[in-house]
Amino acid sequence: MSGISVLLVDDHPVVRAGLRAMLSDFEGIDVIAEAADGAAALREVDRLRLLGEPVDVVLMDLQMGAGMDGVTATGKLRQLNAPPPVLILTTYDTDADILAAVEAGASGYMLKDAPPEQIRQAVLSAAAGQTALAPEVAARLMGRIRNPEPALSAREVQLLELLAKGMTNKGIAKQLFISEATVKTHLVHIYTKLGVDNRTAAISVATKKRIIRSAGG
Amino acid sequence: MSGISVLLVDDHPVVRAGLRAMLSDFEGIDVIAEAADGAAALREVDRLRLLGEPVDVVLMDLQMGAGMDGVTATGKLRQLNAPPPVLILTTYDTDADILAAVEAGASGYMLKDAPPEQIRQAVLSAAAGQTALAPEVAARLMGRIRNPEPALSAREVQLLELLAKGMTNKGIAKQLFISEATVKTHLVHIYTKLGVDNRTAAISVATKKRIIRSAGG
DNA sequence: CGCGGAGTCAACCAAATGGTTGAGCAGCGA
DNA sequence: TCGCTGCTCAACCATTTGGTTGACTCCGCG
Repeated sequence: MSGISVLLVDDHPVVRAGLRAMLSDFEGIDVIAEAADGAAALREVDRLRLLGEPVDVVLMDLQMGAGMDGVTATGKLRQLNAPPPVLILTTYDTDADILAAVEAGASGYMLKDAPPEQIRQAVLSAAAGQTALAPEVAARLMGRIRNPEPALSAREVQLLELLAKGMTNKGIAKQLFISEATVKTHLVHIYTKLGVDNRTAAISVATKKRIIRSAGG
Repeated sequence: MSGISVLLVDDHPVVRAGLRAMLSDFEGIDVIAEAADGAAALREVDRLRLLGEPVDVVLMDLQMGAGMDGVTATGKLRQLNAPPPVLILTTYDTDADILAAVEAGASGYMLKDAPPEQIRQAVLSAAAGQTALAPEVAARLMGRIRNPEPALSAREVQLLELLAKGMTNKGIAKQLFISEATVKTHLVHIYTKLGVDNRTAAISVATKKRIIRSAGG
């Protein structure tokens, strides 16, 4: 009752158990429920509200094997009224992941290899309505702002991701509900910003700069 | 003393805590040490032997952020005399990962999203000197034997690597001292074997199958 | 020795991609 | 309100890539 109530969302039982064990060591933080994917998370938030035990913070993974992914779930959660803050806890710190999460309305972004104390602080911040970024993530965002060179727009990063999956211009156009012409326009901008002149080189540079994740993960 | 002594090797504190919590629920299994990467694992095994508390089973992740990766560590462990069985516990079940682990001498391969009971059984099997494969992994191996994929030749892999760097056919031709025509011939073979029809998709698939390393490394 | 696979190359055509110019629209901050 | 930026689209052309066919060499294996 007195503590911050947390809902864990991760498809790995091992990770859920780890977070539960880790957070249970801290005063004032109570893990009151778990969910294995985004859809289950939405159900849990709903169920707990009806029980009069609303969730204070949702701790959410991004990559969710089979079910609804973390970004989608975050977006849907934020559409509730008085939505709980969503703290992303994931493995990767690429621009694509970070931007997508922030855009969806996440109030924090932490990495799984973070020390327990850092995760605790992030949960407290989120519960207090503040944002909490892992130092690595914060550094990336700062660099993004400071750096006059790259600064790809969110839309461009989105295209880059589809590019890296091996999709053709036509496929990308269809997927994003825009014309091939627009896809080409975006690509030209991407090439210019990355200093390359074809799609494979763009993928290579973007992967190296951790703007996107490689296919392997 | 009565239980099976386990060494956890994983670079994520969260996962180590989860495994520790999960395994501590089981009778007869004792987590006696942890390591954050392969090199630390080797040191731990050594140290515990000197203390007269040898490790019965090593529970090892494959992807280890910075330090020595799991395959390498497994190989080195197997070179000890009376080596402890190594049970791989990882996120991905790609052919390349599985084959590399088995080749390195792992005595089991489990996935992190496995239910606790399955992990327990695997630890017991490994301790008893038997092999333990997750059902998904076993299925993959069976399928592979029944339906072997055409292997890429060394030359084709070499091309693939240059492809992934973003080079054009002309550039690749120059680099390898062959004609563009030859490059195209190789590419067609690569596409056929990978089941794709353009270079970016080839890179995507090859990265996913770990035939090549992604640019990010 | 002959067979087959791997690697090399050429010629040709279809399709995708790259590059350029120009332009309309929405949102945002000065 | 104006100007800027980002997103959208079109038309056009050059270049690259994809796909096919056929052919030559080298090399290991039965």
